[in-house]
Amino acid sequence: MQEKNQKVVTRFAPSPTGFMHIGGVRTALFAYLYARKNNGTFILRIEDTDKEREVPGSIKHIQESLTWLGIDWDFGPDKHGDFGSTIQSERLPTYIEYAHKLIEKGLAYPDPYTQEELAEFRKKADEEKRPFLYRDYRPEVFEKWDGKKPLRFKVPEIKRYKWNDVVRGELEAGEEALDDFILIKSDGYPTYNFAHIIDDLNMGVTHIMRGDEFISSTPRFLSLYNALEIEPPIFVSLPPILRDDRTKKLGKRDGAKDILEYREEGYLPEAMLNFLALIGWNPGTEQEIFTKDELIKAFDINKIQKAGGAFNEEKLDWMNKEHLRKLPVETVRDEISNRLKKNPTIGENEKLNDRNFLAKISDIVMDHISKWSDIDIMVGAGEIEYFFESPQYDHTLLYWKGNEDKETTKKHLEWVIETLKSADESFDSSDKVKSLIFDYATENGRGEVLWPLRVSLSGKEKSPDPFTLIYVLGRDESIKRITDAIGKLL
RNA sequence: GGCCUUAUCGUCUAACGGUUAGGACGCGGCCUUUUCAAGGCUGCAAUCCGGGUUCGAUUCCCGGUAAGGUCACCA
Repeated sequence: MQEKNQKVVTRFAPSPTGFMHIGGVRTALFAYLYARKNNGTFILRIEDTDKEREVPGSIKHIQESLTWLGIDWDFGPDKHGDFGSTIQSERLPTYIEYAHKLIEKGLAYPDPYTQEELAEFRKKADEEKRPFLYRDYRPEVFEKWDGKKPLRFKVPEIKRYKWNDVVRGELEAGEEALDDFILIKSDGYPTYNFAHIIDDLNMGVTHIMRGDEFISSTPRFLSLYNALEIEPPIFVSLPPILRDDRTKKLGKRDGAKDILEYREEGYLPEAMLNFLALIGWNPGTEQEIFTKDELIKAFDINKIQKAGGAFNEEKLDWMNKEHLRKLPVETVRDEISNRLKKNPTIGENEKLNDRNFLAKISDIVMDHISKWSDIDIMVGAGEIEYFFESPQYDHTLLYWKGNEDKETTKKHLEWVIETLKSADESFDSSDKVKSLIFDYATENGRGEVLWPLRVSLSGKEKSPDPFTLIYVLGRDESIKRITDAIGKLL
């Protein structure tokens, strides 16, 4: 097995076939955490050997996604190593070189069949309800490879393979899993099966972290490691992230979102990392909220889960809220201010340029959101507008419990106005007015006094308490609104 | 169909033969200066089924069942 003192090298090796989603990020995260935990190296390798499926811009997108999340790499598309490029399409000569080594050993040969012929073989196997094995059709005599035909690996030995997986323990698989798979495609590009083994060798990868869908093909990899006389790295098979209903693996076809959409929605990268780390892994303690550095410190591959876990957005929201609360106040104010300024309904309001005002409402807003985009939802629901403009509402809302007692309601509101008027200008920084009003409310019925007062200020059935509203609106605006409310009672 | 893997509250998970099966999200209730939010307290809720091994199984073994993966010139 591996040398004890060998430096840990892990890699994340996506194919540039589109955006990154939750599953890919989680795989990247585990490989990253393990490398950082061990002061090792983390490589971002681009497996772009399928030119048909490649989506332009994917590489940039992947880098942008990882960067947003704070997952930094030591070697990647923008930084070559001693081993050369981390982009597979730029490493073609290496694969060909290894292919020739195998040919020399008599362990690789060109595939003489056409796609149609292979399809026939497969169809036949399917009809006979048995798995298709190419090696049953392996040619007796190998032609010389011209680089035009696909090059296949000749499995040297059909046997059961046993191996160890850090997560799954002892694994083994039968002869059915072994076959003469393709090493180099007819377009000259290597397959994943071949390329990743060569790259991992050349890049010194010590631990392969990847989804458990590769477990079934591990015997094939093992036979190739054998043929090339390579010591296999350590396998760490990660459990799948399931769809919310747990019916299947979360995939792009099942609505798995582009990770950058979470950025647009206003989730914090650290919350995403925290949340994803806890699907398929646990720290062994009851701590749930982690910063990135705390995750690195706590990460332990021996605590990776075997079973798949569902992605639950409600818990993500909760977790994001927890992280939101740890943000410095200035950051929060800036973000809230930016969001509000972009909002079509109140974005133009000049109060948004008032730092003092923003400071006041940001505390309120923070108590109501779990992610930044919730601010827009609050505005849409009319939960913020009344801080900016006098509210429109029906006078019946002013009565506590629908009790249409105009005289009493009016009396209470007038009392509050008088109290506010008697307060000095800097009243909103003291608790004096608050306690006066509160004492009055205690004597005269809290609901009877506080409900109409609050409605007169916000015009809403639900809103922050009247003292907070007075604090934000200021004395004069409050008096004006309460006066308006009294007007409505007539 | 062959091969492989997995299985604890609705969800994320802890417990690596002995616990009243723990925590968290969500949900319900109560409290806190009316309503909402936040906060505090609290409640409901799980070992897939059947056999073994054992004084004792969530835990070990076997068999079912269910789910997932894989059998590509995709990764």
